[in-house]
Amino acid sequence: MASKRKAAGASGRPSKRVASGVSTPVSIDSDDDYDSDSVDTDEDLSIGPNSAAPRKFDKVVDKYTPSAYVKKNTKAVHDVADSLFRADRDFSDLQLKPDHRLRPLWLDHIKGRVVLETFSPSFKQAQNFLINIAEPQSRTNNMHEYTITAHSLFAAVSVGLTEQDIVRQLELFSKTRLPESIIEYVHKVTRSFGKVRLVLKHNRYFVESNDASVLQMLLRDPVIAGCRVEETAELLTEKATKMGSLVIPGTKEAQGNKEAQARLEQQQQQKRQRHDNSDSESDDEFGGREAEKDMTEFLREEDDDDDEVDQVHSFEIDGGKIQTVQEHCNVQLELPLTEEYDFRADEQNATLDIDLKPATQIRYYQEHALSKMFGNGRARSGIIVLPCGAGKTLVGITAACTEKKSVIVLCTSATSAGQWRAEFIKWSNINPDDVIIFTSSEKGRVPNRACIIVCTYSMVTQNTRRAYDSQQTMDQITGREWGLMVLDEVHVVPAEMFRRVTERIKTHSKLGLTATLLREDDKIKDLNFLIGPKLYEANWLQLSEEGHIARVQCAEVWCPMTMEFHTEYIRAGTTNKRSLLSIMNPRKFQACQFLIDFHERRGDKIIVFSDNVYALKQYAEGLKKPYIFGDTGQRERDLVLQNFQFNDAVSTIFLSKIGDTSLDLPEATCLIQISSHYGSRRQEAQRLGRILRAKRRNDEGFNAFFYSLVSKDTMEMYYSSKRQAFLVDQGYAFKVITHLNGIDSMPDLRFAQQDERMTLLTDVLLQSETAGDEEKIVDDLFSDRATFRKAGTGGRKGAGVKRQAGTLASLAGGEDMAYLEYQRGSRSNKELAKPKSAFFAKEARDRERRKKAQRDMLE
DNA sequence: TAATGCGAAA
DNA sequence: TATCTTTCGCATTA
Repeated sequence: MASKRKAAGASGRPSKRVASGVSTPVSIDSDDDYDSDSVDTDEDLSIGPNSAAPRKFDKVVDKYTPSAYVKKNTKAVHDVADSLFRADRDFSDLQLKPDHRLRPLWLDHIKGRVVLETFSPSFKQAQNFLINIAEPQSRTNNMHEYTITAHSLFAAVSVGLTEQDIVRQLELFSKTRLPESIIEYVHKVTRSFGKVRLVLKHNRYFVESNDASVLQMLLRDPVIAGCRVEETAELLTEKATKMGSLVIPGTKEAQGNKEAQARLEQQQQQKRQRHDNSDSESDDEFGGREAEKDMTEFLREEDDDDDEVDQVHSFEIDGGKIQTVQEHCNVQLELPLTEEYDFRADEQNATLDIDLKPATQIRYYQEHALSKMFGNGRARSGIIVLPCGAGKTLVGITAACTEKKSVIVLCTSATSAGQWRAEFIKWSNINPDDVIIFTSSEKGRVPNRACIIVCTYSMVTQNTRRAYDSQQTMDQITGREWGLMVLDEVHVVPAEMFRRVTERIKTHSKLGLTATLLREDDKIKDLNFLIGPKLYEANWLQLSEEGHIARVQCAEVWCPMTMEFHTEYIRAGTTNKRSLLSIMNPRKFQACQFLIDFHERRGDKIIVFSDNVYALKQYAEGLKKPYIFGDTGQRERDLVLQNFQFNDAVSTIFLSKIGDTSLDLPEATCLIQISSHYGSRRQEAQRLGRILRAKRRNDEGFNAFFYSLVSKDTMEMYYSSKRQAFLVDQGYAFKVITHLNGIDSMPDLRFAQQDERMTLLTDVLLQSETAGDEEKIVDDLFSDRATFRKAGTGGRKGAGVKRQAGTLASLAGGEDMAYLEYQRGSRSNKELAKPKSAFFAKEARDRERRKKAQRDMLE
């Protein structure tokens, strides 16, 4: 009975997206009528790699784990093509269900791979389900590919899906009968989850379980044993802290702690109010409260099942080695440690006086995300993914208001730290004195009472010697227990340095927030053990259809290379030179000019991004627009941004990658990208995020625009497609524009004449030459001064040197290639002949000129 | 308090 | 198929 209800609740929740969004309702017959004998499973469905797979931990998790096996043996055993073909053959061997056309999934039992047809009538439902239980691998136009892994199932279970839910829905969507091997795998994996917990108690970490045998087994593993704090050979055994006595929403069961109960009821009351407020217009069937109740019941039953004995067993592990233990459990043993914080029962740590302001309403998806975190009345660690502008900060703040314990917030920049503090004060009734910023420029003192600390990752992870006062503060931070750690931009955490936060700061729960759970290395999966499973991921397209973020038209503009540029591109030896040539392609410049003109007429606010600083300056100065890059002083930055925001005459600004993260940008409605960082999907998404906040987003027919300018027949084409992958996954469609109508008749079109283009080309060629020689020139010129940073590590002076290079180009006259070649050889001597003071004078003049030009534009 | 050096990230 | 430059924050120095 109960199980039926919980199944319905749990499986129903994801489909709310469908109900309120974009779907075409489709009905598929229930799978029950499939005869389990209709396919001969014995031979076809046996798991190939499994027999050879190393069995380290058979009793806890029987290794199906094709992924683990393949990972270890890929080089030796498989080649990709081979395995693809094998997979294909396997599909064809399986017998299709009669109505397979209605069902969108192909299941590959060899690798736990799932292929989803996007054109299927039940695509949406299937996708919403798959996102919960599997990791997206690739999502192209017609096919999406997912992998079912131990992590992904862990996340699914964490979020409240049961084994039955998973199997039932897989069967429902599958074109073929569900392979036994997959059923078996889901069974084994889900059954072992939640048995072992990582618990922080009185500043010490324990691995805890109700089942002593599981712990004994863990301790037989040398890695785990090595991380143990040896006090006794025995396990510690104590009375279970009454799990049942945790106050559970909607029950009268709370015993023992009246204060906790009172707190709880108050909390529930607020939750309900918020819930009613935010969800009142939509039907409530799948709402957070229902879901929460279901999950709570589900978890309680689980506990009841397991808790025959009311004893828990544990062993202590070295606090510095929790990462090792977690990683090992996750990756090698595939037995992720559960991290849940029973904050209501925690009387050790002081309560923080914080609540959302009464008028504050959170949006339904924020509620959803949080209900996954607090679903069972405890705080489970994990990651919430929301697009930029969708209110990540408020999610973090609401989490803090729910737990009401000391909070530590980590962010990437000092600016963002300030914003977090401001938001806390804006949305909650927290005493501003209790929100302390800890960055290098602002070192608040940590009080002994419960409080909120906002700091930067680098402040906490710093390894070199610290200033005296920051050491003081750090000691206070590491010396105490925190209730909640909020990790903003959590995708940075796997970085070598930043991942240390998880072992340095002792916290009972962790909430990771990000818009783009992406890295170009393969470390993103480390977040599974560093933080926890992905609890919730919003669908960008759905949020924009609902008006929470702006609708965006994306386009890739293909700009043919001019003949001369292409010739040089082919000739160029270094990738550096090549990329500069593609960026500076005159046709691209023209496209940029045209688009800016077009959108300025429409009244758009335009941001142009260029990763390459030389190109940034050339474009911006050529088009007489203000620009900001790393060297730009704070004053000038503010001036430009202010004007962009309030001055109608300034509709376009140019930004280097400074605009990706570290600038608090006013809203824009159009975005043009002329150069970017290789195939970084994160950067692409982050940039797109810059136009999602647009206030006009709810205007009838409003669209924001996102253009990527790409030079044809260059590497840019390749990178561009890579970069778009994430957004395509989110459902964005990139239009390809090969010709901009009216561009040829545009007045004042730059580089329309051959000689202009040649001048540009010589400039570019010289620039790309000097960029590489920079170090040499600098050393030659100023070997007695240590003021210049070495080239290659970049630096604030570096750009100054490049500006010098630009001057050289004009010296060269630029019309004659042969002259250029000659010039290159003799340049250093020529420069050396110049007195240094002249160089600096020139530098200063140059800077003045630039500043003045900017100011003029901003008038 | 502004400039500089350094290490790290993407 | 790996790439490399730009940027940041923190600490120190004058």
